[in-house]
Amino acid sequence: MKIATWNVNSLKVRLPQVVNWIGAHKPDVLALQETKVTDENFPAVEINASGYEAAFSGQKTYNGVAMLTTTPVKDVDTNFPGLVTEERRTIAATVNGVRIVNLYVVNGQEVGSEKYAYKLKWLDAVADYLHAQVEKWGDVIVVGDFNIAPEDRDVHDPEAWREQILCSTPEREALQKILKLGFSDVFRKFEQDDKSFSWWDYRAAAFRRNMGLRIDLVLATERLRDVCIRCDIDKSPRKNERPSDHAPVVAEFEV
DNA sequence: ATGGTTGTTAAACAA
Repeated sequence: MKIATWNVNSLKVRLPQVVNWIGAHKPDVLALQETKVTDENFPAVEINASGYEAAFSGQKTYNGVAMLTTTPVKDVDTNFPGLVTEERRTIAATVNGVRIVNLYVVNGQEVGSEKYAYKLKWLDAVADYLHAQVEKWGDVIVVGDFNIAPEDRDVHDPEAWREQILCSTPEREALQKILKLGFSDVFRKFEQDDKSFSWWDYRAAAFRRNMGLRIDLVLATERLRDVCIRCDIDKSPRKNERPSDHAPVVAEFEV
């Protein structure tokens, strides 16, 4: 089972790239973030024409998440307890018997800001939800744009980013709290190139200079971690014309 | 370089 996650930064703009990518890579599940499209305007026809079904939770202008799958989803959650908000940042579903949670974590803007405090509170509520999901389903995969670089090796210039947004200790501790529920960052199960990143700012030719962060993650509970046979970042879509600022992350599980 | 770019939506906000 191949599961991918990709922050597309507008599904409307990126739809041709998404269709092309699923045609080439044929994931069983593609989790999307920042679709920025209402459910009414979701491009289901084009997705279906590619052989995929779609479950989605969107809004106008901001946020929006979706799961594209080759088989029907069951038990879809879009409103997590403790996260009662208009923001469409979460969707969970069961695919082929595997529970998958897709997150678009709050960015937080700047350490110390109101949005930063909200990010930490939001992550706490997500941890509670994930704890309940593990209790309920046993094995769980969590994917998404975490907007947190877990460690310094996930940052192109750790000193420049020291205690900055996406890298601060409280954010990393919030991620650790989630990992302690029994999750592993499956990317680190495998040997990886140094300076492997999943997001590069549009500005300052950051991609060309590989000035990136690894903030898009695939987490799995122990049994699923054990059957994970690869996890890679596909940098190629970041080279497209009008690219998303994020690259897809792909993990394959023998289930 | 206290900058730079992209997306949405109509001058500013979010990332």
